[in-house]
Amino acid sequence: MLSKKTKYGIKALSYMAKQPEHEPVQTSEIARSQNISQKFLESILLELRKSGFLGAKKGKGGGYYLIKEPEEIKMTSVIRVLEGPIAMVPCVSLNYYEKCSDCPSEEKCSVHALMIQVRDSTLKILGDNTLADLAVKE
Amino acid sequence: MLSKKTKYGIKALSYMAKQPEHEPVQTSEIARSQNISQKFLESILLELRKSGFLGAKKGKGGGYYLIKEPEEIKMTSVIRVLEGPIAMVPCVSLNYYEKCSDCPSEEKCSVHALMIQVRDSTLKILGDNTLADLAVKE
DNA sequence: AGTATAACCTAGTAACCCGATAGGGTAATA
DNA sequence: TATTACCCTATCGGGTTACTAGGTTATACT
Repeated sequence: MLSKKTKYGIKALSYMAKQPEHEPVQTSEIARSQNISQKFLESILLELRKSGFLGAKKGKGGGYYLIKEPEEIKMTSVIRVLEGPIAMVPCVSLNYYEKCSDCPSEEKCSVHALMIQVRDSTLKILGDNTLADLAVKE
Repeated sequence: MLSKKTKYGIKALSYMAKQPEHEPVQTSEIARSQNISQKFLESILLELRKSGFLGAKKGKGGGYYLIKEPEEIKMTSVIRVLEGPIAMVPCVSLNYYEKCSDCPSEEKCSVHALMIQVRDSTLKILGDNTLADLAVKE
């Protein structure tokens, strides 16, 4: 299940991608238009800035803005930052791998093989979609 | 993320699928061989029995056994029972649908469209795999 | 200079879920 | 009749989630 945090983050990024000329957008404006708690959104956008997706400008007329072009932002990278692993099981995660405490052998694990298939198909979808693909919606 | 419950459940089902002639297997045996807490496993197998996947036989030589053929058990149905929704967001779930409290329109939601794609690709994988496919492992 | 604006930072919290454990009850079999 | 193994309830620590409160710092406008 996708957390609200990730969901809100994607929606906010998508909103910003629609702004002409990378103009800064205030947290309050995004919160209002997307029905998100402003304080909660603040912490999410801050995290996205620290991860290199957004730039910020303080003071009047300030706000957050996209640093890169929407076409260059894959959904895999966004989700990995906000949500963490994409895989359904740590033992098949590429970026957050962790060995199972049970399971003597991964090759012989029935769950393992299945979840690799799921991971790959999900990765394909999220890797093919960029922020630009999402932002056409509205 | 897949819960341990689901993971253990699948492993247990997979173990039972390998038994010749649908013979009953004791909870203790599965727990031992798969490194699962026996009491925890008990509750999982109980749930699987109530959902119609397993039958149970009490007394000496008893245990749990598969009711249907492994080829007939799709992984979608197993996961839906143990884990719940397969979709990453309730608003794209087929079996556990729930409207988002934010989001005035689903058609216009950027997350919605993306998650439908993810759901469909996952559903394809999990629908094509049956318990028989998993049980060849080991 | 002064004030409004908006990002930034630090905490904290209520609610919830997960994995596991404990302890016993009940039904079927040898 | 004793044993085996399923069945049920209850609880509990630990962790995460979603969200709130309140203050600080940087920028812009007058």
